[in-house]
Amino acid sequence: MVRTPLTRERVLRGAMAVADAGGLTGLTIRSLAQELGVKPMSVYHHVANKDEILDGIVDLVFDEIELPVVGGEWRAEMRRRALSARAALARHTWAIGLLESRTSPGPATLAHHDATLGTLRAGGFSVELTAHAYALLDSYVYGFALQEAGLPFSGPDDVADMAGAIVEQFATGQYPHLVELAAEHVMKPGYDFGDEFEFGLDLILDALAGRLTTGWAP
Amino acid sequence: MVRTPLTRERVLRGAMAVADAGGLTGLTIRSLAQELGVKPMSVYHHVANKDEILDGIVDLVFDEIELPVVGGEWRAEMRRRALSARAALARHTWAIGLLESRTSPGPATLAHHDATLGTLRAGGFSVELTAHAYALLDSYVYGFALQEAGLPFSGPDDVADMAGAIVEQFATGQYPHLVELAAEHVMKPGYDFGDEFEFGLDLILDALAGRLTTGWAP
DNA sequence: TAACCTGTCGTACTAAGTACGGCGGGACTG
DNA sequence: CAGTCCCGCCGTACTTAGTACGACAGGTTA
Repeated sequence: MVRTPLTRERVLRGAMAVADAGGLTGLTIRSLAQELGVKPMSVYHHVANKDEILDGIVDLVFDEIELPVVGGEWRAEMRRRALSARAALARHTWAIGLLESRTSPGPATLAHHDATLGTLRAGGFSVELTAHAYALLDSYVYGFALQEAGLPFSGPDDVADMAGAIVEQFATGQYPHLVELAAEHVMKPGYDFGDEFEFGLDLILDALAGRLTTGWAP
Repeated sequence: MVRTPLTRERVLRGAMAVADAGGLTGLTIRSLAQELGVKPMSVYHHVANKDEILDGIVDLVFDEIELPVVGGEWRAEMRRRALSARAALARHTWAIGLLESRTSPGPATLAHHDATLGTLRAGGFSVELTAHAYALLDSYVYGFALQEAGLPFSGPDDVADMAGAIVEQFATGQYPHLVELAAEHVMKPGYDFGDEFEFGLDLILDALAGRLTTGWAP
């Protein structure tokens, strides 16, 4: 087997692949080394430690998110960015938990933030409203991804099963509203939690547009 | 020393205290045992394993969130709940990362969800709109807490320092909009990222009220 | 050819989760 | 009141994971 020489790039790509396959707990130096066809200590010639790997793969995830076009129509750009971000975080759910603990953003992360801010500014948002809008949009995207990742199911089929279990388990009336939601909404054929995303996103974008045109001031 | 007998309750409270003090990585069976004045293996007579501890302390966090009053004015109740939830997650930032991986909700978590759903339903929301509103509100709260936890600073003072560092480091123009935001907004005296929370929250609540009164339909 | 550098690896130490079995003191029985 | 028993605590030790340290090989340069 011809062995491509190890590089920082290959280490990070490999780490991402291992995390995608086995989650964060499945990502160990040893499992990563195996993935790369190498012995554990070889990895350390390309990254300082595991933390650097974690920082690196978070940045790889940001690299997968479509950059908004500064100067484009802000609403469409923000919508596209949000959908892309949610998709990336859904592909790499392990990244969500890392967002909390990683405090040194990589170049892709910084570029992403910069393009987003720039798009809002070019769209007519004041500096202050830009800050508000950005915090709001990112909170929604991250939070939605977090909820999606935490759900004990992953597709429309599992959802119905889970909802059925809830209905049965709590039929006694301990959690009536939870049961109602499960029985009358979630178990309906075709329900997909992921569809909730666009409702909230459009609601937020509509409301931001309102704040923008009315020249909202603090 | 009179030693209160160990109980599951004391184990979980102790685990929460250790996590508050040293983060998730600081919470080990050994550190927990020391906190409790006990040897490591004693802990295992009250919980099956560490995962059960993690599930347990997440539920303790939910227990700290004020329950909305079913039948109360939905907007005020949702607002109070959101502020309370954000405060709880800010006190226990380690809980945010756990939300993603813990899939077995405890009683406090279930009660919390049920009361929230009930408040919306009693406030006139259809089952479907309730689902949308709930996903939206929770996403925002969790996401905001996630962002807050990920910030490399924790108070208004640190923020200005950090913003100053950004301005200096990227003065070359690589990330112009990031620099602009830092220089013209974040570094202003009195800025506190936490204040962004209420802007987004009220925007969302306003927009939900609009969807409610116009009898929004899918 | 000899010195050297770069990337790989073997070994081993430390920290952490936890299985297994011992043990002591209070409770319960006769 | 004594014997029995069980519950909760602990000592020991095995496993997995991060990573420090130094050896070694193969190509490169002087």
